[in-house]
Amino acid sequence: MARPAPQLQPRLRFPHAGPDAFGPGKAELLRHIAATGSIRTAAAELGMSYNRAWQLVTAMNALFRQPLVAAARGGGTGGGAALTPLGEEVLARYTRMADACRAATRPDWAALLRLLK
Amino acid sequence: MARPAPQLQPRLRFPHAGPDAFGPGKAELLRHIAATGSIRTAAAELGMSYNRAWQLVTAMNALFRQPLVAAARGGGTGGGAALTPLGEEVLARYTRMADACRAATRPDWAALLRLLK
DNA sequence: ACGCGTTATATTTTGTCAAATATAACGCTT
DNA sequence: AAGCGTTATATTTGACAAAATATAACGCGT
Repeated sequence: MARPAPQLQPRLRFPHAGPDAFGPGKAELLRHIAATGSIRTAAAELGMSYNRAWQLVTAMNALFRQPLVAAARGGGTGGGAALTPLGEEVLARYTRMADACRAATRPDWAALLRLLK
Repeated sequence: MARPAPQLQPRLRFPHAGPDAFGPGKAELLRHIAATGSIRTAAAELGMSYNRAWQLVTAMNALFRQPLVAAARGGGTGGGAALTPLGEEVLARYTRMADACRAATRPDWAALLRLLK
């Protein structure tokens, strides 16, 4: 997995659900699934095991009212996966939130970076 | 530990340093140290062990150019701890960043909440 | 000198989580 | 019906993190 740039990475925390309900890792996975049409290929691109990716997908699907990822097995291509409309919406909103958050905190963030060892 | 309110909790991630360089937990610890003048008392109020609190303080102190917490042992009161000027600054900036981030992401955040199971 | 409450640190134990491994199920193509 | 690449799931193993426990060090009071 490539080193993330040193930037603010907001993580969504919900009252129930674990402390890592949704964050940059899951968002990135969604992006790669949308781009590749395959959980396995997306996982490979991110340098993570298929098992782990599938666990993340399952966790996300269980967290919302409807699944974010629709997967099919078998068929000519062996199967595949794609984002549901809800999945697209969640990803879009999270991406916009992350951008807005970074923009709103830029000055303090830059100041903090200078205080680091 | 008390259940956190369902709100966005930005966490600062730096290139080196672990994935949890600084976040809501450490900020809250700083606040309680500043308020009580004692690592031990602060830890007790947060329902965490002194050991864990001390680990967090050490990690924070090592992350920045100068310590965020200055602690003294012995003396009439047994000892104590307080925030350094740098500690006050870091806490103030983080608090402001968290507020700004929440304000900037409010609409999408509210929309996402409605999509939860 | 002793006690007190705190900070500081090491050691052991426990629990949890990630990784690895293995196998099954699926449905289209040939 | 056999093969393929994918999704789906269980099981085991190992690594790491958290917790618990224990002890030391400190410096000012009494």
